[in-house]
Amino acid sequence: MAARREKADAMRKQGGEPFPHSFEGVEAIAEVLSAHDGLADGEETESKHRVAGRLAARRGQGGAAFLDLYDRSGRIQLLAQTDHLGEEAFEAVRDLDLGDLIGVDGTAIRTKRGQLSLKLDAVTLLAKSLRPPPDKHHGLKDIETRYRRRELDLIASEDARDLFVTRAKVITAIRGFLDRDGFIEVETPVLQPLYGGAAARPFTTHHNALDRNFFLRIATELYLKRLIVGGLERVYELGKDFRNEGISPKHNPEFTMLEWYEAYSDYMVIASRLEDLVRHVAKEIEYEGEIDFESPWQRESLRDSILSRCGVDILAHRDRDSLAKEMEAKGLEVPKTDTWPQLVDELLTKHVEPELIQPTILFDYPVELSPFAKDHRSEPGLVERFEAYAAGMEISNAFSELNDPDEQRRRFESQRADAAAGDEEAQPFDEAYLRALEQGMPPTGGIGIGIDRLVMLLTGSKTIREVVLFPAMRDES
RNA sequence: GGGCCGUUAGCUCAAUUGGCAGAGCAGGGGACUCUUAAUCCCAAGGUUGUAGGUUCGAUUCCUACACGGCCCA
Repeated sequence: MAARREKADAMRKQGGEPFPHSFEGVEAIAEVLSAHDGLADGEETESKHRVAGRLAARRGQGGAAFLDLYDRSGRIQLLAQTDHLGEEAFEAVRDLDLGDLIGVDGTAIRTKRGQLSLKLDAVTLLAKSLRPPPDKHHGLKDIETRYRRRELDLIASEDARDLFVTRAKVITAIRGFLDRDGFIEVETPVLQPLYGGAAARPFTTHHNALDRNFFLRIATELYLKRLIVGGLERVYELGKDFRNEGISPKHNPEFTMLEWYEAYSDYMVIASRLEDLVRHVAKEIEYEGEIDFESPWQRESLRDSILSRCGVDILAHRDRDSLAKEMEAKGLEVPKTDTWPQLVDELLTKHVEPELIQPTILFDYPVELSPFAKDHRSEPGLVERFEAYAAGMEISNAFSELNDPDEQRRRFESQRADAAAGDEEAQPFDEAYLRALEQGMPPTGGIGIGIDRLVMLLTGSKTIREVVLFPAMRDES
């Protein structure tokens, strides 16, 4: 590092600038490569190109040196010859360090060994790299460093760069799909006077001028449905939610969520659109993994999904003790939990979710688990809700939205009782939301999709930290 | 929260039973005008995560802590 600093200082003393302002007229390296695809070995052209990027490798230092330069699009070999460049410029090339950002002007040739290269006419240092790059062929393997210093990971790993490009394509494809279907993208408050729309503990923060606390949103659901009341009919929001909970391979405290709501539809319409959306996205990113998004997704009721795997009929045992007894009878471990929904969640999470590798929609949930879903049109005690799973992971949660304000009020009251009994994830009572429902909300279907998990699924990533650029970490020691 | 594993040079990794802490790459000096994990020669690079303990002697054994990973709750 000291040597690199000295080179930068020496350059300044000689009137040079190790950090110039710009370098205009750059071509993507991939374009240069494809423009000379057919060039024969040993053949030279008159074709001039200007490219810029980071220096990755260097070979030879006599009268000729080969350098590898890469940008976002690709990697190209540079040939520096003292005869052609002149002594001074060649010395400048010798002074470059791996990791330096440079701009070059060169002439396209193919070497005798068949490598398309730019024969250098001029080289400009665009930014001196004062710190050494990771190992040029082992890359950066330390997981902790890859997450804490993602820029190093991106410098060292084309796979890492590709993954985040894919993530961007996923998001672009989602927007394209929903926009074409007549949805409008909206932005609702991140700072909310009252949080809601999911079972989670919030972050709190303080607004000085108003002298009051705000919550960082845990979901966009309730505001988006107020827009449905307002007549926007088809809305979506793609943005960050925040949940003040543990960190795990599937959980980051801030994460990206897509929610959409459409008037005059229900959860089955939503299920079809979800399949179409994911199929569209997989196609756009040219997905070639193990998951089959093309065929119709498997569909099972929640009750059947548990019954077939555990032999326990949750609907035949609608209270905590009865279900616990039945689980025991089937030889299943019964956690020390207080409520029936927690036992159902245990069965689902432990015994069903890990089995759902190919995309599967589980539908018709107990009302106790779903304070914003509409009662089932034919099954008492159930609501019209589904969750979509793939690769053993929940990726989506949707319902026919509860639009009866009086029923919604009863659900909030029941949540209030749960909260009083110590449930920290119970929904707070939201009078502003009820007032909106009293204005009249059309029958509506809505959904939330975890974008980080969808990207995990589409890129075969095992942890959310692989698909979030800067995952949450403890302070370094 | 519990259990197990890891933490050694800028990066990737070694180090026998507790006995002088090593290599490759990167960086420094030198040779080399078709190399592509370039090659060759020379020199340098370390508070072994932190704090204690045991010992004549600790990267190695013990304890605590920090960070990370995996599993469990």
